[in-house]
Amino acid sequence: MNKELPKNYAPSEFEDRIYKNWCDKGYFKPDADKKKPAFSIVIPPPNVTGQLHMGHALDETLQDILCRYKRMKGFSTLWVPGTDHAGIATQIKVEENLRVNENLTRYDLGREKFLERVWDWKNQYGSRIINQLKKLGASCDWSRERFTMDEGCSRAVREVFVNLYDKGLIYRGYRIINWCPNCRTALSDAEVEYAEQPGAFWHVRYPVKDSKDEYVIIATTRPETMLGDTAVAVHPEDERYAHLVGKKLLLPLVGREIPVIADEYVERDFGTGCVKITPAHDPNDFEVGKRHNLEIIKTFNDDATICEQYGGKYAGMDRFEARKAIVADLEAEGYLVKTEPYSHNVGTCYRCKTTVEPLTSDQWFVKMEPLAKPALEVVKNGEVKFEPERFSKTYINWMENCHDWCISRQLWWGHRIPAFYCDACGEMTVSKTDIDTCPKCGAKVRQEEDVLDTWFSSALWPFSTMGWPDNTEDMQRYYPTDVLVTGYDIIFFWVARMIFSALEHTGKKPFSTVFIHGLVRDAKGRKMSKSLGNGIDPLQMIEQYGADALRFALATGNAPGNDMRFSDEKIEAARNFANKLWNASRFVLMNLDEEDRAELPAESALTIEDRWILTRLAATVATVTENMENFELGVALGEIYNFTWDTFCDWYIEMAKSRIFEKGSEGARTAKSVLCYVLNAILKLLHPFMPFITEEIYGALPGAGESIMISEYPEAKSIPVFEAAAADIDRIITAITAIRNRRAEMNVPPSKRAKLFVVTKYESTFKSTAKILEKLAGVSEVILTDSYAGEDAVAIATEAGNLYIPLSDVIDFEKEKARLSAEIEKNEGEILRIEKKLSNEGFVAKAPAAVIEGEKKKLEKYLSTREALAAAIAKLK
RNA sequence: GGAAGCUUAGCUCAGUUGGGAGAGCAUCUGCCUUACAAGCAGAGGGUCAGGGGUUCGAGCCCCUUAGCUUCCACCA
Repeated sequence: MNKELPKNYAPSEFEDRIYKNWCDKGYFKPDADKKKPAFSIVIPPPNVTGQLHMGHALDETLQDILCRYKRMKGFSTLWVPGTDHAGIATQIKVEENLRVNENLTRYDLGREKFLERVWDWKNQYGSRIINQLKKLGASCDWSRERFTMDEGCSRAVREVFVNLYDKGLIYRGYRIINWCPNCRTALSDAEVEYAEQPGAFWHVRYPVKDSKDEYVIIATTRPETMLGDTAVAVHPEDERYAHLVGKKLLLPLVGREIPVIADEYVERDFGTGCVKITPAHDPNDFEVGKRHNLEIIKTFNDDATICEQYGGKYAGMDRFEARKAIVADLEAEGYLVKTEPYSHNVGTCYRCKTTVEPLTSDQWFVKMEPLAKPALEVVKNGEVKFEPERFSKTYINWMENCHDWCISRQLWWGHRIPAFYCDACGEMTVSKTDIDTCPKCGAKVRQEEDVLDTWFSSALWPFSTMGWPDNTEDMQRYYPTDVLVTGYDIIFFWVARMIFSALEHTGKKPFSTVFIHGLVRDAKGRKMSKSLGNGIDPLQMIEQYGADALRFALATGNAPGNDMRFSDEKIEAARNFANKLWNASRFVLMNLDEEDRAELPAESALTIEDRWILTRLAATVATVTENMENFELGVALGEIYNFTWDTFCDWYIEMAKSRIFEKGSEGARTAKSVLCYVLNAILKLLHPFMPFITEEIYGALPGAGESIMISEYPEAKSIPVFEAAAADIDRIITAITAIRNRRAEMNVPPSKRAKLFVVTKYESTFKSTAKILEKLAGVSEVILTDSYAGEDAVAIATEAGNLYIPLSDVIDFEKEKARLSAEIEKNEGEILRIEKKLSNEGFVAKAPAAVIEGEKKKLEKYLSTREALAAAIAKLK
């Protein structure tokens, strides 16, 4: 006997076992066969100490679908897994842990000891998210697992840093940057998030020096920065203040003299038309300051308290305390003119949400302009394609407007910048390897304290994981990679930086396609977040419904690039589908005898319904394949779902029953073979989406290979197609549906039977179909006829006896005629359009011959279709 | 200020060169019919946000109005 499936679909019973088997067999490793085309993806590395959330689950599911599909399609497929050291995020976590458990700060431990702790932490939690990925079914090549701070990646980072430095594309400078006072580090522009916050607009009087009662009024949202004011600016053409330009003002509370300057930056109509200039703490003011050679007075410490040197009585206060105190003093001393409520955008740290403080500081930068140019080019010319296409606009817009990238972070966890300072001679050396002594004077050197932005190493991921800078086999075979799958939220952080880094260092694009997906939101459409407590744990979903159901729920029902809502209903529907497939397979398997095979029987043995299901299967395979190639994964899955549930389960299996139950007959053998064949194809189509259940069922099918993972994807071409027979069954289905409706309307009990007249050319193969109809439509007698003429009728048995329904109710002649006429009309429209096109001299002159040939062929097709339709209408009469 | 997206059934959403308005869930009606009640067979329910245009034909293309969402920039 054949293997039987357990009665209940219980994914937890087999998912782990199957996954382990895949690993043991080495299926996740790319096929070494050099003749096979290559396909590769690198995983967006999750934070090494993170936990799997729905966003990851979606991202990894999509990648796994692509990889499994390509693998079955005969590609030597490599999916490189790995994790990111996630500088700030990880350091914050470890620091927090240190504070809670030992009441220590990282400074208490010192750099070395602290880093030991982080590594401990990484070793303790680093495999957690990897194991969670495995639960999901991810078919990554785990033997190639990487970490952004492992030896190879670190080497790539140094190589890149030194290369860029040598080319003058990395520089160190005293600039205004975004500073997070909580993380105590600089941030790049991309790492600052803006949020509207209520605030106030304070109007403050700045007296003119050597004048009794002349003054200007400036309006500010940040009075605490006035300690660092070094000028007040007005617009050069503002007549109100023209006479003051060049004069001095007395800075209230401080008493320092500051000049009035004229600069185009000032908007005359905004506020009072006078702006206080604080070059140390505002990006625009910094630029103004540069133009006017203003002094930069930095009044904040690293933790955003007021500094000793310029703070006066406010020294040591937190910036918000200081704001209150300064406003109070301004008011007390009569400088405050008025206070207006005002709402404005405030920048916050993307990691800790603390309000970012712009301040001047010595930092390292990457010069963007020369890097951006080629990176724009490859997207504009289509070498790198975004999917959906609209995201290329997002990318281009950012790339065209980005500022230099601040890459230094005042953290300890990360790639330490490979710059070495010699205090003896003042020389700075940038080196790929650690050095102890100054190459110039031989004195001891000290390494730069700062580390690199996490995204600096992530930017190299597609090639650092392949072994770059060495020209490894992986580099040759799998680089550039094919697809990058990620959310639209990190296009700037990551995608953009990978593209320009790859072009600069490898001379090649990092990937051909960027496949963008949206965010997974909760059932109410809110972002899932820890603070809201509305996160849905994918692992719990896997436990409850199975990984396949989770994957199905994530892959279906959403247009690419759009956000999706995740709800219980969605995953339940997915689980129900798995259950349906499970039961259908169970039915097929429980009726099989040992000699049954999944090979198709001879064509002559196929009945009309066999021909129908095969024809439908061929169409499904074609559509699914096309959509898979176009990244329309949800559409592809929808097709498989409909085919499996509606076409296969609800109709074909029901139709096949009458034959199957005639045990041992030729018809039964044929039916079972076709059932197996179609089920086999369904499993393969579905495998990329639902790998576990398909593997489990596949293993029970007769003649199955050792794993569905290494089986061949179905080819539409190899499935026989019988359009005429398929059309007949479609018609019969229409009839059956109509009869069912009629019976329901008339409350006919199931025991009562009806007669049905069926029009078909396939009398001989239709004999068995008559039995189907008995069951499906309560028909007792099927009369075959070859035309619509005569007394065709459907008989419904009622209590009172047989009730005849004209066949026109089932196959509505008028409706049919109308449908055909509409079809003709449509055809004529197309014919008109093409004829117009072909008679257009401009078109004929310009269009390539092939295009014109194609149009002519189309025209012929439409013309012949029109004839056929006209004939069909004539037949109806 | 710039850009993108969304508006289709009660809810959540699909709808791929312009031609049939769809799915899941919910609701209602019948069914334990020997794979499946996580199921089967049916039913109801939509001026495809409003308006205009192109077309033989528009949910889809163009213009426009309104509402919502998001991203970027940022006037202190």
